[in-house]
Amino acid sequence: MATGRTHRPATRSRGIPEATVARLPLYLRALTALSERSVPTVSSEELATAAGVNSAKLRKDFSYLGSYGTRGVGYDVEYLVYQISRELGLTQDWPVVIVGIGNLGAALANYGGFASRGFRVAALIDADPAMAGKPVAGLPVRHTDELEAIITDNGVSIGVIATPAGAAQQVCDRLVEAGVTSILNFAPTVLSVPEGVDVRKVDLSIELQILAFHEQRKAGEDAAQTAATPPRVPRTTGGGRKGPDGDVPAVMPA
Amino acid sequence: MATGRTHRPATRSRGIPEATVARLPLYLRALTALSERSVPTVSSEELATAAGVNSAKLRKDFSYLGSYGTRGVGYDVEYLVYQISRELGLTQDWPVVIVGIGNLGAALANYGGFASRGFRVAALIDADPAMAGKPVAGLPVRHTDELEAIITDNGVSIGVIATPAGAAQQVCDRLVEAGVTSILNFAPTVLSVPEGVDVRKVDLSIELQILAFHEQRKAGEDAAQTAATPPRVPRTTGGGRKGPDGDVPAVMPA
DNA sequence: TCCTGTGAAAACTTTCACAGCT
DNA sequence: AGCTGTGAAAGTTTTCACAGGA
Repeated sequence: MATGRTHRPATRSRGIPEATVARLPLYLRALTALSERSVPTVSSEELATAAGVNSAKLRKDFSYLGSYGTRGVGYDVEYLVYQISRELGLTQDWPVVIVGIGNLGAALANYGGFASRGFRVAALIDADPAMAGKPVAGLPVRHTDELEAIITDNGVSIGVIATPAGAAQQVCDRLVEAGVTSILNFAPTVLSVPEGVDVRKVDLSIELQILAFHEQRKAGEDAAQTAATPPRVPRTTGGGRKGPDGDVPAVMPA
Repeated sequence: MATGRTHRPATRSRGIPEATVARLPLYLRALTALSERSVPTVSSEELATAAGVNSAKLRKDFSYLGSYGTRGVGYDVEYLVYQISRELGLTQDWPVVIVGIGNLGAALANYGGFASRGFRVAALIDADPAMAGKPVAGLPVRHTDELEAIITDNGVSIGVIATPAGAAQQVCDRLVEAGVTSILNFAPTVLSVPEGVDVRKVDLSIELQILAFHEQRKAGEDAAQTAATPPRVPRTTGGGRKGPDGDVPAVMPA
């Protein structure tokens, strides 16, 4: 899932598996909570439970980072927090811009989880001139015209796209052109980007569809109309998937 | 990533791999776009490009559903749309409730991608009495007190949690108790649920952290201070990860 | 005694490459 | 001639199970 057009041949930097990288933020969150409760050490079993994984996986994950635990005891919470933060690159400051300040963009701007993890919202950008200057989450919304200047002036390398689907590729192109090399895309579109640019995608409706798939199974556990034989239904059931889709995400720039 | 506490031993229903299920919505989106342009057939190569995967993977994925293509020609767009929709359970109507109507909840309520895919927002629920009755996305917000009644009356089996982290588990418990068996969780917390309930998690800051990891690598490609030797840094670098986290997502119920 | 770190096995996923249908 | 469907190979991720340090 998600690392842009560019296939990343075998970059798996310093050998940390992608699956492990994807779990580090989970561990970090659990550790931060322990740290706040001043818990000094934690076992792989406890931490795994708090993070929602199993302990063997957690230990294997940590083994890619180094030997940071103590046998018979567990892991030093503060030390691990530091190591994981460093590994993820969160010990430095990452200025980000959010483009598309609808409901979703505003939600992101207000999201407390960013600031506390090394991300700083450098600017909020929207195409609607009526939005310009309005404060959202304490920052004045800036107009799209200023996009390039904002990127350059702030040394932004990470951009968040929360525009409608139709605008996403164009915004993406401008971000990349201006120097952004990582993009988090909330618009329901496949973005194409040049080699070297990472894209991750969050799609609100995809997750629901996956749930629906499993939910359907639960329901049809007994009197299943979805029997073994693939129905091979009417070839002309067009009935579906038309209508006013447009696929606009939760943005209301007007 | 993410299917709740319950480990799903080998449920992999009718043998469709989880990785494939996760991509079906992607294909569906690309196919819907083609359908709207009245494109009658599409090759695995074309569709793969539109969906952002490679064609071998796509063909393999489709082979789990059945033989729905025609050699030498490709896939019938309408027919495939129907088959995938049916497989995902989108040919039926799924009433969902959204709990926590802050920015994020409102963004979700306004999200067009739901309605067009068989999901119907049955109700918006918030704990703030001041919100009650206010219309959001054309629906009046209802108070948490009514949660159980709403679930029961509408036969809701899918719930979306967009509350602050602190309220999430409690809301989750009430949803499950009332009969919800699938939960999409936007709160940055690990939810614990009984066997048989599916949880999927979307975490806004985790995706950014993964991007930061890769971004860091790009930067340190040459003059890397992150050399081969694991620094084994000062044991007491506590410096990090404290502060006012709270981990509240983008919700402003007040 | 307890709990980490890790080889080795098992499970899953992706990719290759080509037989076979239209 | 073109494109699907799929075995088999390659790669990745998870899980097991236990040696070995504190």
